Amino acid sequence: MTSSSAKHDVFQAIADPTRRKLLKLLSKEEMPVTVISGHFPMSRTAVSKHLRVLADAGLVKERKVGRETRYKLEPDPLVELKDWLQYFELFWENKLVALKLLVESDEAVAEHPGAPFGRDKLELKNIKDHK
Amino acid sequence: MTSSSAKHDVFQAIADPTRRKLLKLLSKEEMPVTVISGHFPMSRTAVSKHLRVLADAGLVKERKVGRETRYKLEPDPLVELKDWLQYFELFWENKLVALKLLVESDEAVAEHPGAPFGRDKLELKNIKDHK
DNA sequence: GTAATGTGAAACTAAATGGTTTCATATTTT
DNA sequence: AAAATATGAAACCATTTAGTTTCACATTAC
Repeated sequence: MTSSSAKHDVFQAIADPTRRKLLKLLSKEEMPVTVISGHFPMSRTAVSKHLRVLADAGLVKERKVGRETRYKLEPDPLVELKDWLQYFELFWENKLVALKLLVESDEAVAEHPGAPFGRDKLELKNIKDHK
Repeated sequence: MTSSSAKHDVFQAIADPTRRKLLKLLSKEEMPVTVISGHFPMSRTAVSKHLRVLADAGLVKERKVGRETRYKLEPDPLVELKDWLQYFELFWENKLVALKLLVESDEAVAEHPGAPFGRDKLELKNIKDHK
């Protein structure tokens, strides 16, 4: 029931740099197409098509206001990406754990916060410093 | 310097479902191409090309062993994805914060019970600001 | 009412993508 | 040495993608 059965999925939607820029832009505020396309070196129509792809993936919401259509970010579908990533977090954390085991005592490992995200480098540095 | 100057970037690499499946598969163990391609309904050559894209993005590492080339996951470049996502986490967390403010007191929120990601400090700061 | 504005749809194009089959090459195996 | 195996490179093809220009249609402004 995690939706995302549309014609475009999130992974595909964010594959394009222009679309990623669009998402950032629309995260700040709702904007009509003409204003949006002012931020890009391509035609308004091209931007419009990118917006359509994003809308298909559920990543933007459109609202008609008079003769203009305003778009804004809808971040929810990014959860799918997050979940996907989470699986791999496991792996790069295991690498870290292995490294820690090489460098530190059990104590250090016991301190492993179990926090899936966060800055790995910092975490590692913390451990080292902790010695 | 943080890599990702190759011909294929991470976002593009993970856009394809086959490649995502490849990453999962290669996360478990190192495998030679023929074995890998046994898991997919396409030709060995096609799989090989997907592997090339992944390698370009730095997401798999290849190692020659005798006449075979073994591939395995290299999760590091996914950090770029994680960082990109993190920006948007902010937004869906703010939505949560707004909801919390409707339902809960500041004290309760300070416990940040089910914070989706690790960015608790920011979240708390936002809440404080809102107070 | 007429002109101007904001937008999407359509038709088109060039390039990228995902796949195929065939071929060459290096390494084992016998 | 010859046969078998593992693989990548090349050439090719169909489809998708990212962009264009042109057109039609609402809505607002004059």
